[in-house]
Amino acid sequence: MSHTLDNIDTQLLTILQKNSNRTTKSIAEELGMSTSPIFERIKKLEKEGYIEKYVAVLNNKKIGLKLTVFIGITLQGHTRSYLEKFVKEINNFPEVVECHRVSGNFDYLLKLVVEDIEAYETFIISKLTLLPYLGNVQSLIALSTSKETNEIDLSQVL
Amino acid sequence: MSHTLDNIDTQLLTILQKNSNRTTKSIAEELGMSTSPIFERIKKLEKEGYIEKYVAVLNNKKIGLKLTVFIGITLQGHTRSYLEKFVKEINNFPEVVECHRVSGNFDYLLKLVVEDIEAYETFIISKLTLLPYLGNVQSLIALSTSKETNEIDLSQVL
DNA sequence: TATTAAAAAGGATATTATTCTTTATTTAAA
DNA sequence: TTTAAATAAAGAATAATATCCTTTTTAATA
Repeated sequence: MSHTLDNIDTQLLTILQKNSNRTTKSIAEELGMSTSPIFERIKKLEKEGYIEKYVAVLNNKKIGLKLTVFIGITLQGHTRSYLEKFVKEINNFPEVVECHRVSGNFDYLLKLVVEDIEAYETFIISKLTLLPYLGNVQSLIALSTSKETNEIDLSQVL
Repeated sequence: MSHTLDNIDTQLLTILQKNSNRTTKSIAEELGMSTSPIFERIKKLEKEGYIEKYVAVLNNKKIGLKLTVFIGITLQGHTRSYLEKFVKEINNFPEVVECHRVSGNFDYLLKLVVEDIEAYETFIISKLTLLPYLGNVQSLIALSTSKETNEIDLSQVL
C-alpha cells in the first residue's frame, strides 16, 4: 500500500488527463511496457482515489452556452446558519459551475456558464438578488478565454 | 445533417458529462433503446464537435495541490502586441489553469492550482511580478469550495 | 549471497465496441 | 390520404479491447 506516486504513475495521470479514451495497449507502447502493469496501475490509481472520475468535456459555445461570468459577492449578515443556506441555494442554480468561499475583497466567488448577456441578467435579477443579506455584487464578464483546462500540473508535486 | 440536438442527444451529453466510462449497453438500457443508435449518436456528437474530448478528473488535494487562487490583474500599457505577449507568458505557467480577459474592474482573471501558500507566493514573486506593465494585482484565495463541476446545464439550451 | 516481495511479461478469456443489414418510423410531397 | 424518401432503430455478427491468471524478472533486505 504505497502512498506515493512514482514516475510512471505521474506519466499515466498526465496522459489520462489529456485523453482518457486511450487504450491500455497504446499507453503501454508509449511507455515501453506491457499492457497488464499499465492496466493494474490505472486500477490502483482509481481505487486509491487519485483518479476521481472520467468525463466528457463538451464544447460550451457549440451547444449554445456562450458566456462565462465571474461574480464576487459580499454578504451583510454573517451568521453561520445563513451562510450554509446561502451556499446551498447558490449551488442549486444550474448556471453556477463553481462556488468558492474566498478571502480578500469578497466572501464568495462564483463562476457561471450561461447562454448570453440576457440569461446572465435574468440570473442576477430573478435568482441572485432575491437572496437576503446580499451585500456588494461585482461581475467580471469573460470577453475571451485564452486558457481553460482541467489538466493539473503534476511536475509541481514530483 | 441536422444541426440541432434532440432530447435523446441532450440526455446522452448529460450522462457522459457525469461518467464517460459507461458502456453503450448500460446507457441504452437506461434510455430504453438498443446499443447501436446510442453508439452512432455518440460518434456523431463527437464528430460534430459537441463532445470535445474525454478526460480523467484527478483529486487535486490527494495529489498534493491543495490551494486554489484567483488573481485579478490590471495592466498599465495596453498596446496590442504587449497584450498578446502577456497572455502567452501567462498561459505557459503550468500553475495557471484558466486565463480570461474580462470586463469590469480588471483586465484579466486567472485561476491557479498550487501546492500551498508558499507555492502561491513563489508564483507571485518569481513569475507574475516579473512581467512588465503590470498594474493592480488582487488575489482571492479559496478557503473552501462548495461547487466545482465540469457539467454544464443543458436544460438551458433546450 | 539467499530470501522475500513487488512489478512486469505474456497468454487466455470474457466483455464490449463496432459494423452491417434489415425493419420501423417519421417527414414531405403528390 | 397515400406514397416515396429519408432518418432512426433493431438485432446479429465480428473485431477489438479489457481483464484475469500464471510465470518470470527485478529489486530490496537480511
